[in-house]
This record gives sequence, C-alpha cells and structure tokens, in this order.
Amino acid sequence: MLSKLEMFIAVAKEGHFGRAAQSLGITQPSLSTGIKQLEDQLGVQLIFRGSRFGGLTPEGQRALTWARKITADSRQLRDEMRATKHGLSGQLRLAAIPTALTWAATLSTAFTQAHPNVQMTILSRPSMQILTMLDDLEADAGLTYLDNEPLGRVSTVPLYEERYMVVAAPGNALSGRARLHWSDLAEQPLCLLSPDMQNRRIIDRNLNAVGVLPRVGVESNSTVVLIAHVESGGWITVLPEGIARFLTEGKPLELIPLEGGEVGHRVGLIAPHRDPNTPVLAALLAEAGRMSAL
Amino acid sequence: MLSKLEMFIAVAKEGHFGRAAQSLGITQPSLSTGIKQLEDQLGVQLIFRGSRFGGLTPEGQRALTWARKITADSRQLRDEMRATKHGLSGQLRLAAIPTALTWAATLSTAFTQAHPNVQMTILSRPSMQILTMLDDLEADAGLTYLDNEPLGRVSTVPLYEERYMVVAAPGNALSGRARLHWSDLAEQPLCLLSPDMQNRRIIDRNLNAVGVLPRVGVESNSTVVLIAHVESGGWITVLPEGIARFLTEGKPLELIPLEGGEVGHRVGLIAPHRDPNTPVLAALLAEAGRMSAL
DNA sequence: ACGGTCGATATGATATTCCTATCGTGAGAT
DNA sequence: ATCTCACGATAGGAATATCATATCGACCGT
Repeated sequence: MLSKLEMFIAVAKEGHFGRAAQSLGITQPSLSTGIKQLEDQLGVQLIFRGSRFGGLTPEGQRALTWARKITADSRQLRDEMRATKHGLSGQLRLAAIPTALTWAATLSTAFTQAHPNVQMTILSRPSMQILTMLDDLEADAGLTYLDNEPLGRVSTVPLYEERYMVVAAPGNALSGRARLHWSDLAEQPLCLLSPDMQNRRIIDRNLNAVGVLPRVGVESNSTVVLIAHVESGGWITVLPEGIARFLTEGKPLELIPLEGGEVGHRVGLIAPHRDPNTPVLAALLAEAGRMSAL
Repeated sequence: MLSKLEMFIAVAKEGHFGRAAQSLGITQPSLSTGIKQLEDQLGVQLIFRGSRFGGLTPEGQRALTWARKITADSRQLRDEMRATKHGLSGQLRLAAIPTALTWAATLSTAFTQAHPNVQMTILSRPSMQILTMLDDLEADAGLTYLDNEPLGRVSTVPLYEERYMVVAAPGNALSGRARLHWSDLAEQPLCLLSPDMQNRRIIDRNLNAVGVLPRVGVESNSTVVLIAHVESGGWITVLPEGIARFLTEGKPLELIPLEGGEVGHRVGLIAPHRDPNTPVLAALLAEAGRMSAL
C-alpha cells in the first residue's frame, strides 16, 4: 500500500507515468499496474486518463493529500528511530472525565503541594479514551467511572459516588422544586454531554428506563458549554453534583437533586496494572486513597 | 510496511505474540517474522523479549505512536474514499478552543433559536486540532485564533479580540491591584492551559518577552481545572476575559486586567474554504457575522 | 497515412509472505 | 533437580504478489 501511494505521489508530481516510473526506478507497466491496484483498493478513480495523463480526479486530490501525509509519517518514523533515546521525565499526566475535573483539581492540588517538583498535566477526556491513553502510555493515570463499564486490567482507588442534579435557570418549568425525577425531564430542552461520554450514556439509560425520549438540542464535550447554555435561558442540563456545584456557584441558577434511576456510580483513580509502579504514580495512588470519600 | 506496523500495534496492544497473531488472523510465526523484519527495517529493537513478551523498548514506544498515526491515516484515506459525498445533514459540529467556549455557547444559543431543527455539537479542542478536524471532515466549523498562527485556507468571520486577566484568590500576593503587567508574574505559582493550546503559547511568549521564566506547576486542557486550582488557593492563572468572567462569576476570586505584551488577538469562526458552503454552514457564518464585536 | 508517444495488458521470472512443523528458552509446579 | 507447559524463533515449502520484458491500443502531430 505504501509503495503504491509513493507511485501515486510520483505520478501526481510528474504528470507522466513514464517519468514517474523512472523517478522511482521502476518500469512504466509496473507503475501503471500499481496505480490501477490502488484505485481498485480504494474503490475510486484517482486519475483522469485517455491515452495519456489527464490530471487528478477530485477523489485523487483528496487521496494525494492523504498519501503525502502517510508517506511523510512513515519517513519520520524511520528518521526518528535513528534518533537517540529518551530519558525519563518528572511528569504526571492525568486524564479525567469532564464531570470529575473538580476532583482532579483537588487531587492535583494536594499532590503538587506534597511533591512540588512534579509537573501535572490534567486532560479532559471521554472515559473510553482514558483507558486507551493508559494502555498507550499517553497518560499515567485516569479519573473515571469504576463500576459502569468494563475497565480492563487497572489498579483502582475509589474516590466518590455520583449523584445527579438538574441545572435550570429561574423561571424554567422545573425550577423551584425541592427534587425531581427522571420522568420530569420529558419534553424539556436539554443540553448534555456528547454520547462518547459515559455520563451521557448513564443519563440516556435513566431516561430510557422511564420511557423518556431525550430532547437534546445541544451536546458538547465541555461542561462549561452546558452551563453557559442553561444560563442563557431555555435549556436545562443534568450533571453530577460536584461539577454542577462548582460551575454554578454564585450564578443565578438552580440545582435540583434528581432522584431515582441508577445512583451512586463510583468514580475513582485508575492506573496501569504494571510491575512496580513508579514512585510518582505510587504517591498519586496514596494521595487519592487519603482523600477518598468512600 | 503497513501490515508490519499493524502487527506491531497488535503486539503492543495484546502484550502476547500468539494473541496478537490471532487478532490479525495470521499465525504466530508469521507475526514473529514480521516484527523482526520491522525491527531490521527500522534498525532498532522495538520489543523486550526473553522467552516471552517483555514490554516495549523506549524506541518501541515512539514507534507505536507513529504506527498508530500512520495506520489511522491509511484507514481514514480508505474511509474517505468510500464515503459518498456528504449531503446536508441536520447536524453542525463546532470545534472551539477552550478559552472561546462561552462565545461558542452564545453563538450556538442564537443559532439554535433561529434554526431549531439543527443539532449542535460543540467540542473543546486545541487550535491545531481544530484545523485538523476541519481538514478531516470531523468538524464543520471552528472557533479559534485568526491572527496568531497560520490557519491555512479557511473562510473566517472575526468575532472578538482577546484581553487577558489574571485570576487570583484574595490574599494572593497579586490580589487587590487594579492592573498587572506580565513581569509581575515572575516567580508566581502558575496553572495554565497546556502547551498544545495556542493561548498558552501566547502567554509563554508574553512572559518570555519580559524575561520571565513561567513557573508552571499545573497545566490542563480544561479551564475548569485552572479555576478550581486558583480557588483552592496558592495558584494563579491567566485567561482571556470572557471565559475568566464566566467561570469566576459569584466566586470569591479576583480578576485583574493584564496589560502589555501582545494584545487584541482576534478570535473568530473558521470554516473550510470549499466550493459553495452548505446552507447550514452559510447560516452559521451569517449568524457569527451578526454577533461580531468587531 | 505514418510515426511517435503514452498508458494498458499479457506473460514469465523473481521476491515476498504465509503456514506447518519444530526448536530453544524460561517459568512454575512437583 | 526434574518435568511440563507456554511462549517466541527458526526452517522449509507452498502460495501469492510484484516486477520486467514484450507488445498492444489509442491519440496526436506532421
């Protein structure tokens, strides 16, 4: 595939099958066959031709962009493998679901106070991506749901259990109440986290369980966006208590506990289940254990 | 080469030659040979092994990152070539830098009020990623800096100019002042957006221009995390005015204008510079034009 | 009409990839 | 210490893919 992409790039550059072949050190029929196979493989015509080269098709233009990107990446892989090795660094990368960012901040604050020479990076990510990042060594630890969807082989430290609240502006149909049920959300204009978020899937499940079809007009990977919409009027959202309280503090918005449905989902720290943990990671796990609400 | 990269990815994922081979539908000796050939080709050892898989070498880690990128690019090339042309859909995906999320929410609110049948998805992303997402057809429009780093070929609608504020808790060394300069941030414990954010690069540049080495103890891709750290005491952060005001509203935190350095960076809507825009996108561009502060 | 250029097709040779069978090593159980 | 099992590597033959050479078909210019 890679060599066929190189052929395609050469033809696009030379505008002539024979010269392209020559530039690659192969014969023209080999190149002709290769381009044809690439077209078959991708299922589109890449080049306009009668008896001679007639330019790239629109699909060919797009494919050329990709071909260049892919071959450049391959070249860089090769080049970099010749480079020198990387040493360890004093960094800790924590990937957290957006609804647990306040907890991430709390944990980070305590941890960096105890270990001032460690630099924290905190990344907001959907839960599935957090697991991938741990596997890929792109994150050192995660903050996510422990009991809703499978985690695979990780070490865990439970931190808290989630409770949900409706966030509404005063004057909304649901505001002023002491508590709400999931069925009360029927027909309400909702702004929610996007479906790649586990929190959203929990909410969808709870609504589905009471026969409510969620009327979602806005979705986002950012809780800031949700609160901003609620504040603009005409929207309500559902968020776990911690982040809801944090984002609405001092704002003219109402938090109403949402009862029923699935409750008490555990959120906690996860880390790769590996040999001995690094001292930095061991310290983070210990810190999380100390601040657990469970 | 591409199939060998797939083999390598599978081994890295499974941590076991036999299972990796099975997942690819080939035999273990084939996979063993393939990995060895990849190592020969790249000139480095990628995997530690005795009689069994012993983890990835540091070079292997880096190669894995590239392998994933290359194979994902290839997949996307294939997927895109298969895609039928995109007709109109009732969706609009807007990717916005975290510091512009309140503007995204404002634009979205106005837009969905005018077009109630369009579903908005708003994604918080670094600016470079926004450009990539536009190219990859993963987002329909972006909200990002217009004048700081090259955008490539996009249509733009300027929305506002950024001004920066320091966010500090009362009692902090910098609190109580009417205004601050970038040099005042020397030696201050900072929590900032991570370096993949353009806002961070602007801040770093401003600090560098006055000879200040930023003392960053915490970084994140989420502004919520930054404010939470400031509120916990001991940290200060720098944010553009809009998001700073939104997140601190009602909280016992101070906003102090930051003067000097680069000012007035333009932020606005960007869309692919393509044929005729879709009616949905045209409507969004028009809505942005109407709410522009410039 | 003829000659030259271009890209495609056919065929046989060569290279690569894959599978099966087997080997060598290390870890764990007895 | 010995045996067994699991794991990854090696060897050899078969299957498949790729390549070069020779040639064909189409188009253009003279």
